[in-house]
This record gives sequence, structure tokens and C-alpha cells, in this order.
Amino acid sequence: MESNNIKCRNCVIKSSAVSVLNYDELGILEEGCFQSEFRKGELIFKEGGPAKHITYIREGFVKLSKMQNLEKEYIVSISKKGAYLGVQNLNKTNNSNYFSAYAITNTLVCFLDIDYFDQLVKRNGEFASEVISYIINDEMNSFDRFLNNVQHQLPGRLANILLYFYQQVYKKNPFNLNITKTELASLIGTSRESVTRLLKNFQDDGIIAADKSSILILDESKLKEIKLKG
Amino acid sequence: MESNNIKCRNCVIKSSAVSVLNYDELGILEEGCFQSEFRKGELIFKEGGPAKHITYIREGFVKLSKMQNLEKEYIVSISKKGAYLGVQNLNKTNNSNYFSAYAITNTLVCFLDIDYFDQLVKRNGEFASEVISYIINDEMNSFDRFLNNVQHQLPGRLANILLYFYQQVYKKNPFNLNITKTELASLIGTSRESVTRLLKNFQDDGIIAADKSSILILDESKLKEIKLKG
DNA sequence: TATTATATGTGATAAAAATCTCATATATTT
DNA sequence: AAATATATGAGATTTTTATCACATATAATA
Repeated sequence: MESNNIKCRNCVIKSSAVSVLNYDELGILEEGCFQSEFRKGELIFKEGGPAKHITYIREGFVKLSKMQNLEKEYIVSISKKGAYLGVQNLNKTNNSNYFSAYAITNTLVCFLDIDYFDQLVKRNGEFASEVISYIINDEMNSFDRFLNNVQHQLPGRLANILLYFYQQVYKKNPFNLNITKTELASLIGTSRESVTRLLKNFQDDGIIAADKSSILILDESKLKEIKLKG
Repeated sequence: MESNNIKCRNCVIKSSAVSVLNYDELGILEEGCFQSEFRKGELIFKEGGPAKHITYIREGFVKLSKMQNLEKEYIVSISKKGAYLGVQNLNKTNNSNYFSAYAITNTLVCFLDIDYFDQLVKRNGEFASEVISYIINDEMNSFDRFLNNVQHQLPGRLANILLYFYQQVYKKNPFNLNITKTELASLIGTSRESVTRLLKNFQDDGIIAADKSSILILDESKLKEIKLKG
């Protein structure tokens, strides 16, 4: 446990929130911090499980999902390096995780003990302020995506999620989806078959090129147009 | 301005966040606080306008909306007494309001200067912690509603929004929608006509009774079933 | 490598929802 | 109260999307 636990004080991947902490405070964080690696596909934490940590993604991509019934999983979002997962747990009335997190690439995370984190919020106002900014920023991104989902038909929703992957998540072109078509369908609330068909349409229209789970955006402005109008 | 401005120190409608502030801190809040009344239909603040305040609803119901294009408005949510609107503005990179707010009943609000509010966050960790809890709670409610919207067909979405009004917003039965069918349609991402038809179906099935914009839920468990399965 | 499971593509069909059109009702303003 | 604007209801039709059935491809495992 201690051997593979990189010290927070020496950590070079500090988030903007953590960077306002002083030496003593980083010591507090360090006490309640445990680093861990996950391989592609592995469960990081589970919906309904004990809400004892905030999980900071140091490296890799993570899928957040919730179960609908016992059968159906739906994807909430894809998170990446720099994200704090489970900030919901800062609200003490939540004693269980709001969603599950799965590594969709090899991933490196720090589990931050929620009580130590909360202690820092209460002790350091600048830190609290940074945490608030982080939560708000994260929320606004989700909001935009959800609103678009509610307000548009399938082509618009698919265009939106592809732009989300390109602009917010993977930030390169082409990018690898890292999720199945079924999961992609779940993100925009449709069926796998409809995703297949629409992706094919986009390809036929020269808007994207798709190879296996890799997507190359060819006509970004057209995609943006579809996102808004479709 | 000063005459109708009730002092924060004497305010009996303090939110749970503000209730952790001491006498001096309430004085700070008071300095940056301005109370105002709005009549049904009036604009409280506008999307894109300067992000100088957090708006606390003391009394009444408020519609939050965003413009899609120049023509189309879509409704984000209905807020009520006790809500802080525009916490997004706490993130200093946001210099304009994320959405518009309209009074849908007669409404009483306090405008809290964002800089004073931010000062309190940084000064009082307990307050910061309460603010974080508030934001998270609010976010999770929206999240649930959005996820349901994405994952279900129209009957499920309509059932969900009706339950949302009953359980979260108006908390009585029957309740008045206070918004038009067009706006209700916008909340669940469909057309006005579809809302009309579905409400009629629900009535025919004895699940609700609707008179003008008043809704009476007759069969709550059936509605919950539709919310999940439909 | 053979075997099995999981993921993907594709057509046909059914179901759901959007759009269009027009009538009627309700609210707002003069 | 009359006139105008806005909101609602309802049928017919078109478009969109889900579902079903099955073939094929790819990945995981023995």
C-alpha cells in the first residue's frame, strides 16, 4: 500500500484545485490518498457502493454508468485525466455512489478520502472556491450535452456526442471511441441499430470516416450544423 | 432601494447555507444583498446578461430557460423557494448568465452580489461546504431528470416530468403547471401536439385528471410504472 | 487453433412521434 | 364588449425511430 503510493507533495499532476494547498494541507491530502491502477474494462467503483472517496483521474479514460433496471445499463459520460469522480459524495446525505466507474483504457487514479477532502474544503477557502468552480464547470458541460439530447432528434444527438468526444474528451482527430456501439447508443438514448445506420449516413455524406471504433471527423462545420438543426 | 431592503440579519427565511454564517458574515451578505419583487411573467435576469449576482428565491416559482436559435426557447427547469439561481456565476470564467429566469408566479427574490458571496465562501469553510452540498443536490436532481429524458420514450418522459412537478416542485395534488403546453413540451423535448395527445391518453386511462393548466394525479403508482418502463 | 461469446451490419416491418392543417378556446388589449 | 393575439385540441399524413430477424465480424477463451 505505501510502496506504490506516490506522495501528494511531490505529485506533478496536481489539479488546479489542489495547487492552492500549502505544504501542511498537501500533507493532509496525502494521508487520505491512495493511488491505484486499473486495466481496460475494470471496475473502479460501483453504483450503490460506499461513498468514501473522491476519485481523481491521473491518466486514462473512464466510463460512468448507471443501471436502469437490473438488465439495462446507461452511460452518463466519459471522463478523463483531471476529473474528480464522485464529488456527489461530498454531500454527506449521500452514503452511496451515484454511479459506477469503469476504466475504458488503462487508467491511473487517486482515491481521496472524503473526510480529509471535506476537512480541506472547510479549512481552506481558496480550495473550496476552486472545488466549487470545478463542480460548476463539470456541471455546465454535462448540462449542455443533456439539453442538446433532450431537444434534438437522433442526427443532432449523434453529431453532438461525436463533437463532445472530439472537443471535450479525446481532443484529437481521429479518435477511438473506446466504447461499443451499444454504449454509444445508450449515451444518446437510442438503439444500437439506429447508431449504425446514422453513422453510415454520416459516412455516405462524407462527414466522418469510421473504421472499427475509430472515428475521423472530415467535415466539422457540417457536423456542427447537424448538431444544431438536426 | 434601501427602504424595501429587508436586512439579512433579521431575515427569517435564511437558507441552510446562510444559517451557518455569524453576525459579522451576515453583515457582509447584507451589504451585497438587494431584494426585489417580480410579477407573473416578468424577466428576473437574462441569458447572456452580466453575471453579477446569485439570485435567491424567497417566494414563488421561476422558469429557467435558454434560447436555442433566435426563435426557439427551451425550458431547463422550474425552480422554487429556497433555490439559488446562477451559482454558475461563482466560476469567475463565466461573465454572463447561463440561462434566463422568468417569474411564473408572483415572486420575491434576493440578489446576492457575487463578489460578496465569493468572499464568504473563502472566509467560512462551513459555508463553502454548505454551498457545495447545495450545488451537488441541485445537480443530482437535474441529472436524474435529464437521464430519464434521454433514456425513455415520450410516455415515460411525460410521466417523469409530472412526477417531478408533484414531488419536487409544487408538492401538492392537484397542482398548477404555471407554464403552457408548448413549454411543457420543451421540457421533455417534444412537440406541443404530442403533449396534448399523451395527456389525453393519461386521462382516458384514469391516471390523471387535467383541467386547464391544473393537473390532478389519480394513479401515482401507474405513473411511476410508466416513468420507468415507458 | 478451435470454440464460444460478444459485437456489428443490414433489410423488412411495426410503432412512435413530428408535422401540417384547421377549429376552437382562452387570455389580453383596445 | 369587441378585437386581437395567444393557447389548445384534434384529425390526417409523413417522417423518424424501434424492433425483429438474421448474417457476419471480431474478440475472448479453452
